Amino acid sequence: MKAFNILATPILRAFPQLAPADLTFAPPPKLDLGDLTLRTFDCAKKLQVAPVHLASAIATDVRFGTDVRAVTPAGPYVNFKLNRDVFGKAIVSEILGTGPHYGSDGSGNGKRVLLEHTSINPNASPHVGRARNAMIGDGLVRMLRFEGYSVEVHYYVNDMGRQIGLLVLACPDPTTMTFDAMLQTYVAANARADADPDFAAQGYELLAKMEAGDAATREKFHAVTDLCLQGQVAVLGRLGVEYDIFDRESDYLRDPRLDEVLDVLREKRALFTDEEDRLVVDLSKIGHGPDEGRYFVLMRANGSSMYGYRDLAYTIDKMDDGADLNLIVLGEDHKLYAQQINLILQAAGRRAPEPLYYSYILLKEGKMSTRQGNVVLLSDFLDEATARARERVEGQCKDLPPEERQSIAEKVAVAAVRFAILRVGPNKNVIFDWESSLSFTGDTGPYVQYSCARIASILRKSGMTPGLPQDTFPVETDVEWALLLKLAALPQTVAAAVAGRNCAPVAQFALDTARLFTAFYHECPVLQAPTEAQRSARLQLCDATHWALKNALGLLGIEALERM
RNA sequence: GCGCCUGUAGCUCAGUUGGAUAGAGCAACGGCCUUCUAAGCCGUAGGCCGCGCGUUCGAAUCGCGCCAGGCGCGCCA
Repeated sequence: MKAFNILATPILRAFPQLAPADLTFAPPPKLDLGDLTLRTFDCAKKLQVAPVHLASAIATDVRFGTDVRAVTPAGPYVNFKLNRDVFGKAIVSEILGTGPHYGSDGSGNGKRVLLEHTSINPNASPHVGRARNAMIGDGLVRMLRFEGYSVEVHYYVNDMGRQIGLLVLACPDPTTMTFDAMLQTYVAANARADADPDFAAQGYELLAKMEAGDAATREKFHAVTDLCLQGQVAVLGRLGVEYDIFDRESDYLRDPRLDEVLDVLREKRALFTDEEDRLVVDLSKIGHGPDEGRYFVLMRANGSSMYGYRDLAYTIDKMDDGADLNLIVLGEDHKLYAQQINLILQAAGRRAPEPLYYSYILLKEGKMSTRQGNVVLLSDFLDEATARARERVEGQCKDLPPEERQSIAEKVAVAAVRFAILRVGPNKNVIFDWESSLSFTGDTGPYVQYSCARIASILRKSGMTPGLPQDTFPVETDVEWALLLKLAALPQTVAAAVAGRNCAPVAQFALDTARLFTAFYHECPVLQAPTEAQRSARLQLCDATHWALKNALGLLGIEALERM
């Protein structure tokens, strides 16, 4: 935030060894200590002096301009009393000047990213647990694009394998199937395979025929998996999740680049055919320590390939794309698997994508399992959430046409799910609970949207023409100042979120900002402000808050609403 | 058994990467709509930061050891 250069510049002049990034300004714990705090720990480490000494040195030796009213050392901290009007105007000017880009540091300019996420089996309607992958991946895509990266989103279509074989077997005529009926078919097929070995064996046969390239079988596989994929993408689309490229697993059955990797494994005596005629990698020969997960099976005895075999070819293909960043979002159950893939590729001098893991969404009864049919479907959840939101919208937006009310309700529902998921750290288990997931009050996406709607309402009624602050910018109250400081923190929040590959800080920012705005809203009249200068400054502050919230919500895939 | 992740208010989660008196929401209790949207606000109450030992000026945060939960560990993907 350039506004703080008024403080940073004289400090950097006095201590030339320091870089701008070393100076971390933060709100003080209480505003009566000062308007802004500098924490000297990082600087002190770099200068090899005690933080307490550095703090007092800054306070006594550095000469700041007249807009810095007081500089008080407090142990390792330096507290500044500022001309809030000047700093406030600088903060708001920067936000309104950058508008839709406010918060971005452009660090991704000119860089390419290949990101794979979701990639669920094309077998049935997705449940909310699977959707966590899509929401995390999509949030990351939005953050990276916001920072200037050119991102290509890939979806790996697992159109092969045992589960799909069984599903195809259970769908005699795919053209008469509906996507909604697929879940029951899938559950039934799995149950039958567990009980009936002949049926399971037929599944493997079908799979072998598919892999051998039998045209009719291939067509049938594609008919079933296309139907599923379209249904899944439609449901995920309701969340606002989109993909650039769909890669079919069945296109990666043969690849000379994989053969080269296998040659290297053979040279290292890490590849062998076991006593039951399977093709297996012994990872202990290429650096895998523990006994667990030592063996990695590539081929079944009948010569059909395992998932890992095809995925190796796919991973090689993705990495050869040469993107600056190659990311993949995976469930925590894939941790060992991803390490194994990484080891194999490393042994051949290749690299694997950077994995981002997330933990499962659990039901009170335990893990969700599509196979067993104990799931909360994403579409059911969105339907229910939309219905609840519509009740509120019907009551509050009577003047709007029905289509618009429906559209608002859908956006509130999306905000509720996406916010609830993205606000918690990815490696935490989440216990799904209908009641709390459908709540629109408190720390929720709809609460943030509501603050946006209130701002939009004020701006509508003001008749203000958007523009930068021209003359005086009075900041009269502590709430206004606290809100300004929070708004100023968006760029560093986004940068930290991107570096940590985690949307949660952005969600927290949106919540903090919405709460601070609401405090301001209750305490400070805008349209009826005491003076014209205050009315103008507060309107600009509303506008700036609006941009910060819109941008933060946008990174989470949530739309800020004008009315709700 | 081994490996990775998690443990913070009754419940769900934050906690600026080791820094000032650990913060929100839900649930509970008491207030606030003639006033820019009450999906809101104010107040009260609620804490052995899983347990123990260490590292240091200083630990919810780092290390070791336990305890509890999640995930994984050869022909699923």
